[in-house]
Amino acid sequence: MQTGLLEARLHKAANAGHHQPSTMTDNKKPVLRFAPSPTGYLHIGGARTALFNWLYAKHTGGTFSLRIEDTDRERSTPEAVDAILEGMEWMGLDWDGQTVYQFARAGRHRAVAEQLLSEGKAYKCFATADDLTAMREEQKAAGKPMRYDGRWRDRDPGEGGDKPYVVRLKARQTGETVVHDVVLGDVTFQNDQLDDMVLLRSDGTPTYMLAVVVDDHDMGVTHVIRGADHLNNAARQLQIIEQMSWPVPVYAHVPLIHGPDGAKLSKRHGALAIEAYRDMGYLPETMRNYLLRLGWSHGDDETIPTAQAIEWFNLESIGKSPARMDFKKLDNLNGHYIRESSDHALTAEVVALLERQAPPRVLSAPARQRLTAAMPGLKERAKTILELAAAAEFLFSDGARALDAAAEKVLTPDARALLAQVLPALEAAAWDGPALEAAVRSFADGNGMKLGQVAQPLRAALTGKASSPPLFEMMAVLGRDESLVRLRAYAA
RNA sequence: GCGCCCUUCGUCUAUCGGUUAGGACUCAAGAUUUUCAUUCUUGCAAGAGGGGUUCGACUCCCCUAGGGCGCGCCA
Repeated sequence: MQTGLLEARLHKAANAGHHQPSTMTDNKKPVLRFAPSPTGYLHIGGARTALFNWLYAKHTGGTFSLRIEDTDRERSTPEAVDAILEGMEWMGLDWDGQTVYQFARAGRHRAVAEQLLSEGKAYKCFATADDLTAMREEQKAAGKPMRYDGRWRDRDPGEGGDKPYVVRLKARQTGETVVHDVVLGDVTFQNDQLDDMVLLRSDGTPTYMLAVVVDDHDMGVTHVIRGADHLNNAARQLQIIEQMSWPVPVYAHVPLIHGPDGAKLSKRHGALAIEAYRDMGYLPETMRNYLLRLGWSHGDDETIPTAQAIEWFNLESIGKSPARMDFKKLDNLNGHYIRESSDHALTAEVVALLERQAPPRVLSAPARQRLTAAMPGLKERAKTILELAAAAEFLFSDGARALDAAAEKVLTPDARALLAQVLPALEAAAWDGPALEAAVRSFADGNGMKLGQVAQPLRAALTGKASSPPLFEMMAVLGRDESLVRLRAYAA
């Protein structure tokens, strides 16, 4: 069942002749991680990457940990860390062990860099930022590839004196580096295109490139599932791994998610942060299912609850091409999961959503009771929790309703007169759905009218809208007194 | 500019050389219905273009085009 590991074994065998370090041993449980940098919020792409890692860990019985890549001290913020943590929790993606903060491990990263330096596998580069900018501009102007030219690679570090320096990896300049990717297949990079990357900055802090490799190794990470934007980095990271003679993890680079227009997912689509989806009223279960299917498939199956996803998930079925967001499909799926949810769970969702709004809105106990009681009818009609809350508005307060445009159209003078005529029948009826319906039906029959002709005015007066959950159920939910107050308000 | 990746209905995808190219969403029509919705039925709609390989290509190879990613003392 652990086909991902089988892949790794195959790659290892196919690679026996190369100078590729050994792959992770395959008799261990897989170790997965999600490693976001806290420079922004958890966006939809990151959420999907986290989901895939989580699912694979659950599927294989492996472990899944969260590592915050906060080595960029300038841009990392505690707010972003919180947003990521909250996003993960909301998505229902729990992780094993303590959250790892990468910056706390800087000493270890530095030690690895020092080791590389002492073994002659890395060197000091005294070029200044200005030197490098000038270099790149020249390269660009000359139409040459923009890469560090290795100007300090073979120089005597003594020439730098006591000037600040960075430590760069002495990368192999000939041959090729092959990334064996479970999703994309073997991707070959010519080494002369990979420059000597910076390992340690001039202030002595480690770069991301060094830190990931060291942390993944120290954490025993066996499978690296991440966005395809890291594919190029994999080749560079492989070079560090190789110099350290560490085992190579199985790589799975997942294609990125694009916006509905095919371009990069941007804030303009209003849908970058995962919490935006929460606030738009999408359920976590919906997001897990939607994000899973966006780039991963299992035959013709579309509706895949998380438990099923855990059973089925594999790396091989991840698609190779970038996918676009489709909000219509998201809505459809959300409608499905709303209908599947219990009345109490949905009530809690609505309550939470309203309380998160600005200004927060707190529902009274009676309002909540009505909401739960009306939920069977309400949930059939909503695509999002936001819609559900709006449709339930008429339950939240007492008294005559203000009419919306459509309801106003329904309540013509004739309709109002009709209302006055039905009232006695209603007042005489037992106050439950079936009895009320029977009363109105016989009234309609007796007057040669269709049920709908009588029901619409009643609905408009009762809810203030021209459409609502089943009328008689709503009358039962509101109760006799409250219902009659609303109906009398428009009876003429 | 250089490197790498991607390309089946509008969108997400199935297909692992031989299918009337299937499913889902959207959209349209119909049925059910007290409104709206749900549900059900039916329909519209695809292999980027050009070369090969092969008895036979959506499927394998090459080229072109389009899109994306990367090229920091960011991650």
